[in-house]
Amino acid sequence: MDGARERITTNIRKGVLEFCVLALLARRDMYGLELAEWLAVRGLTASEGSLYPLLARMRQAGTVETRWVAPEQGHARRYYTITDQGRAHLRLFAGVWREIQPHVDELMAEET
Amino acid sequence: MDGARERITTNIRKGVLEFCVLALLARRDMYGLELAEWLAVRGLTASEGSLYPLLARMRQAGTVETRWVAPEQGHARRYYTITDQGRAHLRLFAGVWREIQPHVDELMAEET
DNA sequence: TCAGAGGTCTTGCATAGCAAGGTATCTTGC
DNA sequence: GCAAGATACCTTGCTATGCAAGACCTCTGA
Repeated sequence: MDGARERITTNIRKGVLEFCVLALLARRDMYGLELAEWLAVRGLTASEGSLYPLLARMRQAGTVETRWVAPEQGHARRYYTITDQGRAHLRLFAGVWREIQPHVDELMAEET
Repeated sequence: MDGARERITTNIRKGVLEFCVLALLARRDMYGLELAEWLAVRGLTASEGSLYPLLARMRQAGTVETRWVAPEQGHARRYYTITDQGRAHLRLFAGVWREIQPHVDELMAEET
């Protein structure tokens, strides 16, 4: 009974996290911790422990590319850019989401 | 590149399947294959291979109860009933969904 | 010099969907 | 009667992936 809410949240995130990252990168390039903060604020991820392995998988899959940027002050950052393949993947994702989400919403509508 | 759509679908389902089953049982009692068909038609599950283990887990967790029903004609069926605990779990689920879903929809809205 | 913040990444674990296959019973057609 | 197929239940083994915890490195400021 303890961590029921956490378990639920974790499982929902499992389905949407990669999509959210791609959608964010479609807006503009971002670096790791920047993504992590944006997502954490909205309850879409819990820690960097999920994000960095995901980003590594995406790089390997070719949906994102990266470059190192050393600012005048502060730490060097690895910036992520979405690729054409990433955009195609995002469209695929959006299609599936549009198929499933209405059914879930309909079932949930009966909940107070 | 091949099964990308399947992978996406699978991961989304992972988050919502249990919730959908609970919501269906909140409407009325159903038996295994009946649930499986309802869900498969709407793309919410792929086969009984996900449903039966899930139902067993739910029974063990106390969110559903079951009884055997032998109809005049045809096969004996195990009917599932949602419990008070299951209803509480469903409300929890609906709460998390309402937190996360708008953020995903917002990100997806920018997709054509 | 040393603490802390800002960065990146790894290890090990637990969860859960799925394909494939297994079993048993009921009905239908010959 | 008996074989075939539909109906119904469930299990095994694989794989993917979020997460907690922790490691490491650099920069800044007291």
